[in-house]
Amino acid sequence: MCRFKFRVNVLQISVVYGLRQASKTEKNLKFLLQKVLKQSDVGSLGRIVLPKREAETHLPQLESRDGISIAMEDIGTSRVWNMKYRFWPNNKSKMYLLENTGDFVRANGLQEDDFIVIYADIKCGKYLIRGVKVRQNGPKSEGKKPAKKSHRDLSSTAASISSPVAQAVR
DNA sequence: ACAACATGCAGCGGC
DNA sequence: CCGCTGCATGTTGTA
Repeated sequence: MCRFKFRVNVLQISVVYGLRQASKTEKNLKFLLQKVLKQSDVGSLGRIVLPKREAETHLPQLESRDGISIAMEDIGTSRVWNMKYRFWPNNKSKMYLLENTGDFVRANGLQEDDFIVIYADIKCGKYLIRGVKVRQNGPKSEGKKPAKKSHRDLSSTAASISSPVAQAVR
């Protein structure tokens, strides 16, 4: 039961944002996971490494390393990308990844240090993905969220939303 | 010491 | 020959 660590950071603000938006549209979005993108995630490989624990907890169980195909609706553009969720064997463990992410990354102009958030639409049983840019000094600040790369200095704020998943699930 | 993960890179297939 | 696929290896953070 101690499997949940309180990995609190500012990026979770996006969860609240997502839920508000969900209320407005009467769609129920459940936060699944997020990933700060590395160079290898936004490069030409077109694949994004997903955090293991969150993936195993919130995404479908994978029977084989070939994984499954997942339709991901881009929250920003409403476009739907057909991605693949799979894993690789790695040491005695597994590495989880999302493939065919190249178009999504390019369409959103995502770069290193930007991040993605993945939600599940409870109502439709769909998956949704959102790319969030974190430009602090880009040519044009296109950041959708004012979230900056802070450390863990929002403990008090975070405390009030300490369990976004629990809130999302009700 | 161990687990997660960012990236290197070999092998293979398409051009 | 070049790019992609799939794993291996090095690095970094956690216990």
